[in-house]
Amino acid sequence: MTTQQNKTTEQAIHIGSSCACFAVRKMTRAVTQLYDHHLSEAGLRITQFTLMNAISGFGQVPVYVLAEELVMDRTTLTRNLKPLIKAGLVDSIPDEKDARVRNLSLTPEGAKRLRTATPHWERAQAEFVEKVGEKSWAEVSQGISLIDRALSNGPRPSDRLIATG
Amino acid sequence: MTTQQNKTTEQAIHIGSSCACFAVRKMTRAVTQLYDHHLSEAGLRITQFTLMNAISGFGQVPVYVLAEELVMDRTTLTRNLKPLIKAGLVDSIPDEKDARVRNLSLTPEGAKRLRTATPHWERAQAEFVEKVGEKSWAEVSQGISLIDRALSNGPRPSDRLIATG
DNA sequence: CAAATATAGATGCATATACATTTATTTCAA
DNA sequence: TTGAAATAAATGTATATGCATCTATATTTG
Repeated sequence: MTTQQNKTTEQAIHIGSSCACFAVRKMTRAVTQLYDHHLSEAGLRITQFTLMNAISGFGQVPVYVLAEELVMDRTTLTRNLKPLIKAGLVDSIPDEKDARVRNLSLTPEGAKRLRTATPHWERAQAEFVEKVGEKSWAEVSQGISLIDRALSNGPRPSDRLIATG
Repeated sequence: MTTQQNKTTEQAIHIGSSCACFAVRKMTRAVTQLYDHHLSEAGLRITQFTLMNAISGFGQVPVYVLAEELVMDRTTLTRNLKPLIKAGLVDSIPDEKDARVRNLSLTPEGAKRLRTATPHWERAQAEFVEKVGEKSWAEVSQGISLIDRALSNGPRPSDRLIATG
């Protein structure tokens, strides 16, 4: 049994160091914390900043479109929106044409908060790029795009826009 | 105000496509789903598989050591262990020397489940590497290691081991 | 047009994540 | 040796994530 036990242990260690999912999750924890620490000064998390920034970019956008754009489960998006709506930063208004749809937009207070938070995001991004190195990040960033394309089941809306242009 | 509005919108779009944290979080969602879909056949999630695999590698390990090893907040680890302990896959035994410490180990059932799940992990990993490309993943993997080192506040235990050898 | 199907959003459930704090214990220093 | 400081784990609180399912509405089909 000793041999069997040793083999199992070695296999375990091997998986730990090679598992792609563990690697990306671990990295994401570290990156998220860096951004969250900066944005906490503005009372937002990076996930919330991302959401508000995307909504701001659209001006007005249905939940399902935003979910597609962010490659996020619709139900996840619904939940993530809840604290922002409750805090009065985001409005969720029923669509006039389609009663199933709700359109999201920033409230004036939401737009203000986004402006206040942006310098903190910039500092987080700057610290990240400074620590990792601009060149290294550019390479990893390309790799991430590649992974996104490899794992998605078809072109995203944004990709279509680019492909069309 | 129209000019101001347009400027804000363009800035919003720019942040969305360049934010390192959004990029890594989006990728992690996709990768996690791939692994989770495979491992669901064994009744585990990739996070649980990772935990059990690490515990198996140690044989017996205190919570705080495992947290360091996985670069995970101790409280996060405590919570993630709860369903595994409840399911009888992991044992949490008080240390004999230090009453504050709890040592984790796989139960026989846990070891069995880990063995059952491993082929599913292998299929997930194989599908990932096949889709992304072995060479591309090797490059991204190096980049991830680089980011880990850049964001950590010092060498991890495993790094020390390698550096010593 | 009415029934079947599809879509948008919300909810129930379960887990993942981390900060602030609490509790128990150990270590260290006066 | 005792009292302060440090450490390990757990808990309170809040958000992040996604599957299965439900409800309401819209679209398609017979």
